[in-house]
Amino acid sequence: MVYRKTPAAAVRKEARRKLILDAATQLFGDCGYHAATVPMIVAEAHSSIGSFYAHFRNKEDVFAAVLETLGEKVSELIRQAKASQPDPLHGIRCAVESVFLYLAQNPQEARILIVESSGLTPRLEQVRRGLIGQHTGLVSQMLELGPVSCSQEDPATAARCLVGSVFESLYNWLEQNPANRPSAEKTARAVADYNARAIRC
Amino acid sequence: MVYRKTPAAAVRKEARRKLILDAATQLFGDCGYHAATVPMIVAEAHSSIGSFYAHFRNKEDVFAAVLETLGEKVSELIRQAKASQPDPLHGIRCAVESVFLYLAQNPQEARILIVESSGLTPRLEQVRRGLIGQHTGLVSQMLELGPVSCSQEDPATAARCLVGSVFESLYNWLEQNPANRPSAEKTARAVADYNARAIRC
Amino acid sequence: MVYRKTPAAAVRKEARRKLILDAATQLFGDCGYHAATVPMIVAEAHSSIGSFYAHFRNKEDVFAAVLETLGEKVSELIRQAKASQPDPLHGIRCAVESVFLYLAQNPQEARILIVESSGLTPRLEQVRRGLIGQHTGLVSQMLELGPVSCSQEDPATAARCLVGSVFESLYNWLEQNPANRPSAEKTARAVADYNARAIRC
Amino acid sequence: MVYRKTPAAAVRKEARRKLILDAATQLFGDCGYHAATVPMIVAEAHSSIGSFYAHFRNKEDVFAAVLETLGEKVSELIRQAKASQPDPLHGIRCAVESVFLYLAQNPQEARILIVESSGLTPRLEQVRRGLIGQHTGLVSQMLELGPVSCSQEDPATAARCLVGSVFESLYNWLEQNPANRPSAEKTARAVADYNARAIRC
DNA sequence: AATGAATGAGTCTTCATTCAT
DNA sequence: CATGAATGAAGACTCATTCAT
Repeated sequence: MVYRKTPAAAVRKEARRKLILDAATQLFGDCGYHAATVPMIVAEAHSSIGSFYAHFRNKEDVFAAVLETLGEKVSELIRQAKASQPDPLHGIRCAVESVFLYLAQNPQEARILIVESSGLTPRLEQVRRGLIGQHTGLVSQMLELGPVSCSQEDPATAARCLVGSVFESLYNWLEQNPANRPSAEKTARAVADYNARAIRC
Repeated sequence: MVYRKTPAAAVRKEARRKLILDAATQLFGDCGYHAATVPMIVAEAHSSIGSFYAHFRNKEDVFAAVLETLGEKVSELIRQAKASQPDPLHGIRCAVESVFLYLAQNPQEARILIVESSGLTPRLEQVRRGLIGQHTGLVSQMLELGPVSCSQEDPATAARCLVGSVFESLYNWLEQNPANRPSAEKTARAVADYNARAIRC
Repeated sequence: MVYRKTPAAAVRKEARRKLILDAATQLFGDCGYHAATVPMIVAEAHSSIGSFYAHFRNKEDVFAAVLETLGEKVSELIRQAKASQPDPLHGIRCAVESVFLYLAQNPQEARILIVESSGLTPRLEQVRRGLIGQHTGLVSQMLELGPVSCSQEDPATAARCLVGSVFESLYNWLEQNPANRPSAEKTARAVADYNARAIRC
Repeated sequence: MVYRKTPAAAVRKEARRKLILDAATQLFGDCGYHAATVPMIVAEAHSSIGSFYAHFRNKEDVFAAVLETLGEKVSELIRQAKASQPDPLHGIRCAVESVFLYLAQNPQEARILIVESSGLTPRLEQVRRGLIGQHTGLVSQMLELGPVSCSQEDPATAARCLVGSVFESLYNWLEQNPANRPSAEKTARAVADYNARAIRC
């Protein structure tokens, strides 16, 4: 007598997993990888340590999952920008601004992606590398597909510079006192301008 | 009843401090802040735990000292570039290349500055902020002093973008397999080109 | 999604806590606060370091718990003596003797209360103060409720003297060679006599 | 060629020893045995670690020396009281009051004698035992030499009770807020009264 | 499937003591 | 004889992970 897992159970399981993942995202963003403990995460998720280890192999594993989710969101933003703009130069501007604005509005996710994902275990370094690699890859594609005037000798390095400039300026923006920093939009535009000048012929 | 401290002893003490600092730099660069333990550092320095705590209040303290030393080295490189080139645009190119090349040749220091110094304690975050702030400040100065054609609407953001582009491309270069990555010089020049285009009007 | 905590688990948890508390009492009594280490205590309790810190915030915390338990036991003896004797003078004699005899039979607890609880951290000093204060308070009450012939000008100081005399004579008795010291009963009576003379009239 | 140590050198050496001893008394009184570190003591004494170990075998050794000095002071006060009063009952009252007042005015020494000297190493426990034994011995002598009306069945226990009552009431007095505690004289008299009633037939 | 009590390896840090200068 | 840099043993405490219920 083999019972098929009821779909309802699978849904519940997935829901619980998402609960933990969201709590982990929040805590990793607020406290960082080391300071966010498993008990803290499961308390935040109104779950239990046992559940945690039923859904994830270990702490490294959740962080990887969180990171991949974030990376995919950013990749999606870049893809949307690319699709919405026929002109690659505009596509890049649009990508820079939309990623900047999204992360500026989700500072915990920004911190995870920019600040907390470095200097961890080799496996997590690997995950981060893959992520950023995907982003730079997408940017590279836009650079290569651009008109002659935009084509770069070294699109990989250019894409890397672009990503670095977004991350560092975003990090700096997040660190500033919200009361008297420039608006996210203004800063996003300045960053987009900077990179547009760099990639225009 | 009161004896004068022998100068020789003070010299030896300072030498010992430097020994520990160097060992810490190496280990923080290789393993990161958390994985580098105090016993590992003192073993590497051929010193002892007691000595360690005679010279530094705690582990956070050595990391801060290491970080400040590195930050100062980089600041110095930027200042030299600035002084050696009458034209600010050339000064910036020169700064980008010399910092890139220096860190490319000292990968442990590079990792500490770029990868390992984020996401740590508030105090260390503060130290890092100060450091990078100094670098961007120096770059900002060059941008502001430049000819009209180079002047930026938002030099602070531009400087931040520049620093971010150097760090990210350097990080990427360091991660690549030494056997088949482009030469540091070539990549440094590409990064300098990218930023030169961005800041030239 | 929310499961009820099984009562059985709570019972086991409490039992484990008591195990650790008893082991701590024994070791603090034998070795003193500083010499009794956490590993020693958990070994004695057949438990683990992790369990220790699940039940108590830190070493200071167990000592406070031990101290409070002891203080309550002694308070209870005094209350019983008070309740069993209509005449306050007899109540005090009875209290002195029963406390003396109880502690003479539980030398580890006696050492903790008399010897080891002083000169520790501010918090523990506070706990001890509260404890002894409760004992002297109970004695004070008896003194104040006594017949005119017993009433003291300064019952608080009298109570303090009484407690001090019990502790010091008990400490001395415990230090003596068990082979040739007077019986606990005889000494307890002598101490009761001493204090009865002091508070009578 | 054997040189005799110059007397002047011996005097200087003794002076240095006393400097350290005084600093140790102060720090042990303020911080307790464990919290007062050797570096703290020598800093307070304007001396050096090396000197410390030239004069004392170890930390335990200084504490023993401090303790013996204090014990001797108290013994001397008791002897003086005894000598100044022909009537043993008056002698005891006088001893109680003068010891109480002396220690009330030297709270650091009081803390060392009453609070900090318990629960330490076996050797120091031994030293403390000897000290208090001397005090109770002197009191015992007075009790035994007293008129028939004062003679006790058990002078040793009576002496122990007396010493305990002085220490505990003193400890309590020291703990009280100086702003609104009774005067030392008043409390000393109350303690003397208490014990006088106890030893008068 | 969920729970959370139990585990203990691994870190940082303190401080008495030694000894070369 | 004074000095204080150097030593390292020893202890408190954290937290990821396991597993019995």
